[in-house]
Amino acid sequence: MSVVHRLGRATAADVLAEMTDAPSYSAVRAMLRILEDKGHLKHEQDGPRYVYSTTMPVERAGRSALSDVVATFFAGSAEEAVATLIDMNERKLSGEELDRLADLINRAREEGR
Amino acid sequence: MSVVHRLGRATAADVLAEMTDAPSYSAVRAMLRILEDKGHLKHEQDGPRYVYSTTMPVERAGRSALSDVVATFFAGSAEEAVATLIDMNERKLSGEELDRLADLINRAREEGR
DNA sequence: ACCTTGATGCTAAATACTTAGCATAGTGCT
DNA sequence: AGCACTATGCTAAGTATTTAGCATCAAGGT
Repeated sequence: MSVVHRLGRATAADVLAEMTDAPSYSAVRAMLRILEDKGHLKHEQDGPRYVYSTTMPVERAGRSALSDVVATFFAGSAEEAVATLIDMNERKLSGEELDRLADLINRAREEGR
Repeated sequence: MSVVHRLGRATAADVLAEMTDAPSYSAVRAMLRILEDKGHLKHEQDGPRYVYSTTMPVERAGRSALSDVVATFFAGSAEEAVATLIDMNERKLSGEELDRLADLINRAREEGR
């Protein structure tokens, strides 16, 4: 699921290639079929191959995943999670990105009044 | 794993009680044993019962989980993930929390120079 | 048209997870 | 000490996932 979300669209071979601790090609194909049976994936045909994509849009799945992570690892505190994300990425976040985030926080503060 | 991380310490019964779509009590006990075999959990005895806890500290696991979510659902952009977290929690984040986050961002900006 | 390549469909078997349920043992109450 | 309660140890069976491998078919190059 992660791989398909990450790539957006993926064949069995793509999924296999993207996995660390990859199982066999057979296992990947079987798993994709199973995930489709369960309604988490769908596929379309592209020439001879199946191209899988997720049933749930990545935005929705991302929110759901964040919500789970906050609940599981940050005792429900979104603040803690944001603080950790910023801390983890101090080196990577550009000045512009930080500006935009500062704006976002200001706007949230306005809303809260 | 999620339940044990969330609770910090948990018995088989605790885990069962916390699960939505809970499997049987037997399955939970078996799973805890398996996760311990695989090194993800450890247990100590408390009177007649086992109390499980995770092998990896919750802070480390949380960072790792955030990093996965950012890679999987936000195309590697921590900024997007932070923006989504703030958006999802606009109602819940207090003025104080937002102040602290603004500080954090300012400090990250200083560092970046 | 023919061959090669790479994909799916299928099947059968190995491995892993889930389940139920009973024997046993520790705790706490009386 | 005896009893009820709850938890683990264990085992056997059911279900699900993983695996290998072969037949078949589409695509692309010659």
